[in-house]
Amino acid sequence: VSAAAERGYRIGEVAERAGVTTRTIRYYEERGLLGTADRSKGAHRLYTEADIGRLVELVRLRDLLGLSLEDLVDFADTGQARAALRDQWAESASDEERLAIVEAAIPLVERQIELVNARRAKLDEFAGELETKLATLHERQAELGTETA
Amino acid sequence: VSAAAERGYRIGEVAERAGVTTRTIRYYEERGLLGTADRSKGAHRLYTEADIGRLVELVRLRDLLGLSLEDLVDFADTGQARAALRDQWAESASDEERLAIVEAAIPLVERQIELVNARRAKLDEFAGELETKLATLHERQAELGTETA
DNA sequence: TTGCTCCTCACGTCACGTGAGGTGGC
DNA sequence: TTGCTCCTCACGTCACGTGAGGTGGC
Repeated sequence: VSAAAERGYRIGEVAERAGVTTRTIRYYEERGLLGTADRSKGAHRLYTEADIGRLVELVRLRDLLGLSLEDLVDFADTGQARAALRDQWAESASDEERLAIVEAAIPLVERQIELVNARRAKLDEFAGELETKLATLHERQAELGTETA
Repeated sequence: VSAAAERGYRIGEVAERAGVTTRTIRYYEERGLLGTADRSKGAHRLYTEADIGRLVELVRLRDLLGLSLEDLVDFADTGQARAALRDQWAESASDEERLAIVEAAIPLVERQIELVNARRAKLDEFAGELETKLATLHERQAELGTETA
């Protein structure tokens, strides 16, 4: 962790690490998905490791599950809960507060798992059909090849 | 197969069966992904079963793999080759032509399989991480629960 | 003939992309 | 001080959504 990291990551580095553009980050902030990054007005945005983790998670849900930004807002609560978990775990929270955070996060993670599994089932089905198609094509190739050869 | 099916399917039925809107179908036609449906100018579009199969395939590639319409154009050749396969197999083609169609389709199907498998690998990884997260949350819940109970 | 579905513009929207012109930080 | 990266508009684009007003087919 460099001295720069101590002050926070700049938007360009965050974008690169998350595999998005700076425009995307600013747009997500605009839409309330990332929260206003730490900064004095008009100055450069600065991000923490937790912010990056949150963004990476959003991008994954977007790309792998095809969720809209509106959909992501729902799951953003998970990220927020877990960001709070990471950031404030050792700090101000009481055990009751910590338990509440954990118990709020569990059903959201479970929902994510269900969505991912539904996607996997569809992809498995698609993969199976493609393999069948390929086998059929190879059969026909063999038939025609022997006839014309 | 009804009498209506003999004359061809209308755009509304095609849209419903493919899980898209009529606007999407017209837009794909506009962008050259579906070919101009059989019809006299300005009249109603009519589609065949092969047209529907092709559209369903495009929608799947779009939704499950997140491909842009520009990406889909590349794979559209696959669909065209296989549509030709289905439509013209018993008709005018010679064995040489049939073999050429089959051998052109094979590498495209193989590319689709690769893309689907890459997606599956990413989803599997994501699923694994989510399960780990859930397990961690359950552990913390147990720790905090016993302390506060 | 009456509905229902279809037709073609054409403007709106979502999720950014892409400069234009200007300012901040190592 | 010089670059490089950042900043805020603001218009453009992709993939459609959504009416407006009109016509075709069972």
